Amino acid sequence: MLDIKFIRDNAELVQEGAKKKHIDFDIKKLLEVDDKRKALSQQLEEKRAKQNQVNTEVPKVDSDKRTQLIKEMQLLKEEMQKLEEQLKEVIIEWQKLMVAVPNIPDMSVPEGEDDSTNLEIKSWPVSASGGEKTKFSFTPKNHTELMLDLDMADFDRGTKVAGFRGYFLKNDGALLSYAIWQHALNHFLAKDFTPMIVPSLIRRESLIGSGYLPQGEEDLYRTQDGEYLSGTAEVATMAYYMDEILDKKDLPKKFLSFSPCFRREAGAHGKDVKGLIRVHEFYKLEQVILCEASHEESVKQHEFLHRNTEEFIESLKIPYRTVINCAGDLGLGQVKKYDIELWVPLEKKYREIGSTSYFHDFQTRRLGIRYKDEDPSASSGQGKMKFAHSLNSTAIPTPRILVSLIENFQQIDGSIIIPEVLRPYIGGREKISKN
RNA sequence: GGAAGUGUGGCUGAGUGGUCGAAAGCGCCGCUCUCGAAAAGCGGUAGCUCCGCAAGGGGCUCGGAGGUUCGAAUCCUCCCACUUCCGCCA
Repeated sequence: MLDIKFIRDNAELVQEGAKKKHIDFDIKKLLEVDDKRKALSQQLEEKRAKQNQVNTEVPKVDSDKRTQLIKEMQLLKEEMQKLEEQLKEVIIEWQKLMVAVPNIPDMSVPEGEDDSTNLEIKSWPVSASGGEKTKFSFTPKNHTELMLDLDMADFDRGTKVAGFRGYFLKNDGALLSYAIWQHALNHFLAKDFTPMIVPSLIRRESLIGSGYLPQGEEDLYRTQDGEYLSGTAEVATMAYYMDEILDKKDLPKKFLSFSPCFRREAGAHGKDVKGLIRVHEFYKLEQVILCEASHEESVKQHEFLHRNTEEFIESLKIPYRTVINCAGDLGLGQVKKYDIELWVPLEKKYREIGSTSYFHDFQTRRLGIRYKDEDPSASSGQGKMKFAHSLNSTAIPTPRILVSLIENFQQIDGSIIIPEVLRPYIGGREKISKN
């Protein structure tokens, strides 16, 4: 959510931002509704002032006078009730529009409609012709085939038990996942993150707060009690401080949150139906930061978060590239987003495994996460309340990361070389093979 | 699932129809005292919002949403969360 005052003062900018994101939003409509809202509430406030004034007199005057005043107030009350009804309707419309106002993309975000125009800014490892990719002297297999051959996963029984897109990880498939989590914990916690295991079964409010609802209803599973299954630990982690006032000296707060994640993948029915790329249920370590309300700080933390993820992938030695997402590929609240994409040898292209975005105060305004800022110009020591800034970044999604790992490190005999950094967590073994 | 209770400012906690945006304490900020600190004393200290250049003034907020009333933190209804007891399950 943006500040209505900011929207009023920068209507054109907000409208252009929506256009750049290819989001259909009519700012004029919002301003009209806001004019109505302001006019009605002013009228109402005048009447309330009158009422309050009389209210203090009532107990002080004699009974004749009191009867007369009460009669007057009865009339005033009727007028107020009419105004209140009108105002209520306007506010409902106003709120509906307000939560739909997209945040403004950063200047550095390229134009474009969808992920096809995302802009590559880096590829790794570096070679003369750009990013170096994995080379094979044989025809590589896909991860599904490799995992089945090595008894690392079971998709048939996955769908039998769990339905479409269901899967089991077993043997080295399971162990490799644990190893990745362990390595990831060590990697990220070295940078002063607070480790968290957060709820996936969460209330609607939390999802509205992070900006996933109301517009993303069809992507989420909902229980018969009205809770939702979260698609990312970001939501619970962000909502952790909902309606709280933080101490400025504790900022930035950095969290590494783990949770199961659930996605309906509505509208993705034909896509990636085999294997572990697109599943309904997975696990993810997520980085979340709450920081001071300054653009510079957001940018700094954004680079920091993304670089963390890059370093993690580099430690696994999987070829990747980083892209800046174009405006059309940004979510409602995102100001700027980097995707990290890993090399998929069979498809001969990079595929996204995670992203890092910042939001300014879009999320924290909805969630009510504030801190008291010191005002250097005031000697009184009184600070202003500010909404914190928020950022988040995929640290590591499992099992999706297994796909790249297995396909890139497969050998001609169907075995898989285990990245060195993972070996301590998987019995010191160098490879996964049939025997 | 059943029963009872609780939800008030940064925190603890008083307040059961008008004088309550709210006692008191803690914390925090400023000042006095001190070489300095502690202690003590004095003063200040909620947020949001509207009008205004400002000074200042108005409105809203006591878990949330409704209702009763001229008037609600206080009474009523529903919801949410927490606590305790019972039951059930791990």
